[in-house]
Amino acid sequence: MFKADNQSGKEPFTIMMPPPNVTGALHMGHALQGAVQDSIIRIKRMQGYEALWLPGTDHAGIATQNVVEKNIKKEHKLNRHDLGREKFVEKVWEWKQKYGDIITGQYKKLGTSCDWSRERFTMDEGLSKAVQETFIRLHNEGLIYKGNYLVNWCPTDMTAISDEEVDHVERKGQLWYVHYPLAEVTAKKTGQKYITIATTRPETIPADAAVSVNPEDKRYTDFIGGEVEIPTTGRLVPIIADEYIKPEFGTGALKVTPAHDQNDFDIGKRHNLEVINIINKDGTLNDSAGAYAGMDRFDARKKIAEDLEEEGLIEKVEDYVNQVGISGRSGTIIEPLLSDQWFVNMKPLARKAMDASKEGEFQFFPPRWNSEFHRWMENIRDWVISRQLWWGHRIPVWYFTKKDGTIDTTKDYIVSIDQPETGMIQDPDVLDTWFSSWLWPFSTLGWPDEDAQDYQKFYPTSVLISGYDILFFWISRMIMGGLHFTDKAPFRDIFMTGIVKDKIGRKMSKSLNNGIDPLELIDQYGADAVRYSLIVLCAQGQDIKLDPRRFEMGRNFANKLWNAFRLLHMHMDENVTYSNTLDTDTNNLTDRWMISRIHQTIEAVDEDLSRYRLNEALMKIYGLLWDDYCDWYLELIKPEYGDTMDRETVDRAINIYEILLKLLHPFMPFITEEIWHSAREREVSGALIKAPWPVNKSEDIYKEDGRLFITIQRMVSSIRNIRAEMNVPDNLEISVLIKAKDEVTAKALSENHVIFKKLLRLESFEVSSDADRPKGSASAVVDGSQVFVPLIGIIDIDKERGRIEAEVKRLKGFLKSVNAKLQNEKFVANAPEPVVEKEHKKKADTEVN
RNA sequence: GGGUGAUUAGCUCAGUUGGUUUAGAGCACCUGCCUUACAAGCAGGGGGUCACAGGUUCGAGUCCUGUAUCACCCACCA
Repeated sequence: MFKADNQSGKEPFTIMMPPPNVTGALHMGHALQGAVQDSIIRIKRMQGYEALWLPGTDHAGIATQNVVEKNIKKEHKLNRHDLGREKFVEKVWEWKQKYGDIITGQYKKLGTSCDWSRERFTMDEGLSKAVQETFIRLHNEGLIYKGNYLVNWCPTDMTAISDEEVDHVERKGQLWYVHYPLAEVTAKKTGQKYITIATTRPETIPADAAVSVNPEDKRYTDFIGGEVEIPTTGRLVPIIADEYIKPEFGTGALKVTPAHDQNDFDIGKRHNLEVINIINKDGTLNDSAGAYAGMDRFDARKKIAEDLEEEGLIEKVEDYVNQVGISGRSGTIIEPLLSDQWFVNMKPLARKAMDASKEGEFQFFPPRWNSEFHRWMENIRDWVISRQLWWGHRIPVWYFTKKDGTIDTTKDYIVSIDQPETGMIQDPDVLDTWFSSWLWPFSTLGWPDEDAQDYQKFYPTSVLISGYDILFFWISRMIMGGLHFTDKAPFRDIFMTGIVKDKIGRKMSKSLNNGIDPLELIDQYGADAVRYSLIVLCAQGQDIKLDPRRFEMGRNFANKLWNAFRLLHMHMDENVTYSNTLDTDTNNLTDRWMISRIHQTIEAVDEDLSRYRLNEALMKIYGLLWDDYCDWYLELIKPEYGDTMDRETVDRAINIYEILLKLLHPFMPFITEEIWHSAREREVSGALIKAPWPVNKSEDIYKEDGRLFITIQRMVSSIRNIRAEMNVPDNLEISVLIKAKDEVTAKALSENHVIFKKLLRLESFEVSSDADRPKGSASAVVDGSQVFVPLIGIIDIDKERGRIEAEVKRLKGFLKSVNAKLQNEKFVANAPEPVVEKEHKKKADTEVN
């Protein structure tokens, strides 16, 4: 049904679904973005584009590996090492086959019209080929390199992670002030016995390579060049000067630990310091930590602090709150650890992205993200792409081995997809998940085969819809990757949605247990209602604080839509073939008004949609259906008690209704399609999903009639108001006399007296341009005309006086502001003509008495 | 430390390049209605000095500056 044709002559419109993790279940963010994407793709399909919405899933390296590992531990009491790499990866694939469809199945419940025949997975054959190809290309271009650097190491997942995957959180800790005894010569020179440093991480003391002070710091001038003895090991290290040190912090002296801190690593490089690694990959201390070897890093912290205390080396301990990096995945505190990793040099890629952004090759909606993106590109750092995992794309790099089977480090590696020579072994690491995701917009279409028909037809894609939370992980990398590998921005527009939060504004998360399951909502309210509410709530990338009660709005609206159809259906005759197009040539004021309202709305809706203001568009359609069509149009054409609607009326009403169905279909596909087929006999090819989007053909059609009808609406409302305010009994018929502002109006109102009679319980209805106010009547002013309702014997004079006084006060205030404007010469001189004209009209309509 | 967003009715929020009545919606509230499409509804109503202080303009919820509060993002302060 939704299969896109890469051979069609239609202009393509493409959306790539951000691939959810195979491990995942549909959450509110997916539901929101799914609803938005589906609405857009359905609109484009109706507008005649060759619309492709390509779905898929992401292998999600760490996340999936963790889930499967937990699973085999629970079921078989085994860890992945017990199974071995090959067996384990097999298990993950099994798991993927078994559970990978869950989330796509959930997407289907939302009513998403993806092209499931093109569903992709980030580790399927084609995408793997693209990944290997890009690795090799980047390597050949010198943009991928291997290096031994400090990386963010997660001791739980036992892998390096990228800077973007590290979250910074405030943690309470302590700041220990530790005495470092001075070497004899230095002690003599300075007249001091020790130098005091402040540290939050005493467990790294055995890895200290120096103590550093600021060269400008007078307190320590004599210390520079001296030596100091490291507590716990007694090793002697130099006292150096470096401008990085801030004299005002702590004691102004810093312990330098190049192996376990990024800044210290940099200082170490500048001063050629020894790098002493004392922490293992699992977070325990190694043999270089001496007596503390084998202890966990946090136990060691405690123990070393105690030992220092015992030795009398602690001057004081302060409570201290600092930022620590934790793994976004496991929550474990990150350990900066020295290791061999693969990196991508991002600066050249970012350069291209910034240039393309300046050229306007792609646009963010809302636009503020353009500058956010730019800022990010300017500060880009190299990307650690290797992960010490088993689940993912293997790195296409091969090493020569020595006789014992270990890597021969004296020989260079070879970059290749297949084993270049027998005996060579492949790099054990896999690539970061995002290294496949960043190719998603084109790898899914057959790239690197640039002649692939899908790639030719559907690339570059039209719009990307995503939450801003993955702007830096994914979106910016897709832009860089797209520009680098295909020379094109992978999408023209980027619509950033907000993040769905809970009722009180917290992110939905498993740990808080504040998530709302979209499937439960769908069961409770229906998919259309959920979609409706999500889209109405989704305003211009603003976060959504979600109260489940908001879905009642959608449910009630779907209900209204259904009930409106029931009314028409009651009056439809099975034996009659109704026309299939709306004949706009009509003399009936109500029809003319409704037609003009529809065209106004279509115009406004198209405008809103072109800027991704789906919420505005949908609210306008809501008002059109509920307020205009149901509350006025249907009420007016509805026949009296036992009567039936004449054929012509039904014909027109059903045709108007079907325009509303078309406008609503992209947002509420289920109910609209169902009613569409209940309304008439239709072929499958005549499904609403394939119907053409309504076109706003005639600007300002029946504009004057529309205005007249609105005046009548106001008159009806003010008469109803009088009835209510004056407590006129419901069954009492009243008379209405209208003193129209001029002859033309009088004639027009008089011609449409049936509208008044239909909507008001009237005994008599009179209009003239020169009537007198009847005695004992309530009155109202509407658009320059006066409405009188004689209520002798019923009217409460005091109440009516109060009502009128309030009204007069309101009108006078209004008139005053209008007059102020019109008497202001500058206003008349500067304001555009239509604005001044409007003020004149306001004045004319207000001044009656 | 840098940046972004938010602050509008009791609540949750819309409000487009400044100018259709003196700011809207849904929910909640008040009054009257089980009127054969719909009580998940109909009709009527109350409720806001648009966070605060200045400024620009004929005209500011909307643009500018500053302040306050909240939220988020980025950053190497031991």
